[in-house]
Amino acid sequence: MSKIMIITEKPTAAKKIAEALDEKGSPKEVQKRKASYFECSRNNDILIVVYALGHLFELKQTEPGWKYPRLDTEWVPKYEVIKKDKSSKPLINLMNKLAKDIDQFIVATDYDIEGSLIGYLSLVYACNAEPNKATRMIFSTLTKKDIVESYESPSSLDFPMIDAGQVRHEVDWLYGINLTRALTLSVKNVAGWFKIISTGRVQGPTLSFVAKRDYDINVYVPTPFWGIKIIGEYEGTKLEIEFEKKKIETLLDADNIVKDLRNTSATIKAINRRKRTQSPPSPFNLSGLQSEAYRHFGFKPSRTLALAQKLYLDALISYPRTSSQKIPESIDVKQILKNLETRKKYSAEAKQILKIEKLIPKQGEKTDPAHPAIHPTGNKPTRRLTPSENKLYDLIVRRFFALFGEPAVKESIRADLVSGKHKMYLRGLRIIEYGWMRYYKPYAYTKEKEIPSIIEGESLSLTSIEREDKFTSPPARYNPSSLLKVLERKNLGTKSTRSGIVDSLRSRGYTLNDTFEISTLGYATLDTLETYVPRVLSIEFTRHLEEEMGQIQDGAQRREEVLAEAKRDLLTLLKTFKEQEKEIGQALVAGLQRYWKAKEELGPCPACEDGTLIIIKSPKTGKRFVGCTNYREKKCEQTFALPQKGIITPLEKECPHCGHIMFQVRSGRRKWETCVNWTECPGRQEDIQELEKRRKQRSEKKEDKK
DNA sequence: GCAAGGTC
Repeated sequence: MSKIMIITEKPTAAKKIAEALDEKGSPKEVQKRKASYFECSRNNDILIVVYALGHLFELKQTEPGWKYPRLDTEWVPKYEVIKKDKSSKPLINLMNKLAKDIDQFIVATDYDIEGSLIGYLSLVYACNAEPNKATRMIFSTLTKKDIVESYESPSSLDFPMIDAGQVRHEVDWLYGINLTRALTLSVKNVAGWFKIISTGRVQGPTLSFVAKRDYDINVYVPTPFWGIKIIGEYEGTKLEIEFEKKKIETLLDADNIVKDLRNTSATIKAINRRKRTQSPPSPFNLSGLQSEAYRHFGFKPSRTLALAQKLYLDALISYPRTSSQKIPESIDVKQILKNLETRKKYSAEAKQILKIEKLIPKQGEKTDPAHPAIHPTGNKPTRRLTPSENKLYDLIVRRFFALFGEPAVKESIRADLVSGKHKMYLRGLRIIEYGWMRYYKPYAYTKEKEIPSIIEGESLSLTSIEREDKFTSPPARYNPSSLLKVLERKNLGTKSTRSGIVDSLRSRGYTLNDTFEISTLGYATLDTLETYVPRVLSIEFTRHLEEEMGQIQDGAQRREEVLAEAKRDLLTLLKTFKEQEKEIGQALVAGLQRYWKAKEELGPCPACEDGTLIIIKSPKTGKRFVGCTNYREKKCEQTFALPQKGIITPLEKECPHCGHIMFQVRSGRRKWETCVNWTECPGRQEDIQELEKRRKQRSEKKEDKK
């Protein structure tokens, strides 16, 4: 009898592996203070299944000081670097203690670069085990079959993969930490202000994409063009008719067309009908879910990820950080549908789908080595979901339903009309078969457009002809969802990190509001990097790193060589940077000053024409209030009182009650939104009542518990 | 006080 330790990446994986390997299928979960592990028996062996929580170890500089350059690092427990982290210590301590009388170690983390590294570091630094004697379980799904097979035919640790992972961490650390410090300290040394100005392998290109778009919009010159708006009539029904050309280049041409068509009728020359089938959509992977949730609910991708994580922890949906669009056969879709059938909200659709003889879900193209596509588990919620959680859950359930639907069939009709030398079109669209759209209902919509039944040779009168004056428009600004898609397409960041990186542009102050308009600070940072470190702005940096990681995995390069080269390059960069620190600092300070100034403005003054509202600190009383920029010259007397505590950030919206500007107040852990007119606003009375009501409910609940 | 990558 021997004692075997299996190291996994996360608690849910540990549980599944323990259940699959335990002879009775019911492993014992042993609680140890703030951590736990699973114990099972198999073939007279005792299996101890422990879990990490992603990375438990981090890189730390070996030399002290918040300075640059810092080129040497070592692996240390996460809690040594991140003060707030409370979870890594109990897990590392538990592994350390349990490892003392283990005969055999098995790494069973996700089979990818980061997973292999997580396993290796836990093995070496938490368990003090000899990695050459440990083995590796390799599985692609957490099904009993895969787990048992991988347990029975173990491999050795994949050292080239682990090396590649280490290099990824080290290069990102070297560039990210050193350049961020260089930027930040240049400002500190020039102006004495401490404001983190960050960059990195992914942040750099992301900022540069947004800047490129901002630039394209700023230099865009709209050109005029003209359109023709035609309303026709057929047996008393008014019809919108499309002119053959959507864009007419000159005013003269447009006017001539209007003249030609006025008071005429058009003859129907041909009627074209085309049937088109539309297959069901693919199962959700994380980015698909994020993009759909943004479209329908306006949720930022980072919010969708956070909500999905909660649903996953409540066992309502499968693991959300997946890139797979496949529902493998091992998932019992019938059981999931049966469970959903018991829910009033979903029973009708589930019942209908369960009538289908062979339940085969639609599959998408993308795969993931570790997890299937996002799908509901069918479990009933054990608590009341928040409105946002409910929305996201509903979207996931209905998308799952849609996978079993028939293709939708649409028919488009185009009637070709002629009047004199001009051609026009009358278009209609109708849905013949709803198919999967029935199941995905609120989230699948096609505008149907009815047209009367007409036949070739008939004519209809053109009752109104109007010229439309238009301008071409610049490219659209990014939104959180479209920017995330760009990162995905360029293979920058990962499914778990992209949404956070998109948010970081805003939280660092590189962009204003959520419109991805670049701030003066963003421009100054970009300018500096372009001049001194263009490499960190290009996606080539990532491509090069990927290449070298590949070579390490193929055995064509050694980790130490790649690292030495990275350090050498970085050191020359940092040297020139330090020599120019003063100029760099001055440029960044200028951008920062203008950024802060820009931020202080809350919006137009409601009382006068040319003023803007700003936050003013009274020199006499020291109290802050909102006033008009014309207040100081006594041209405008508009003022609003402000709460005296907390950080105030203006919001891009108006109060629904009084129309005044809204802002957010953050005081300690609390934050709330209110309008600038809060002392007078009628809506605030309602808010106060609402707050009172909630407070009462809360205190009642507390009493109930007692 | 910093990166990017896992995870809760």
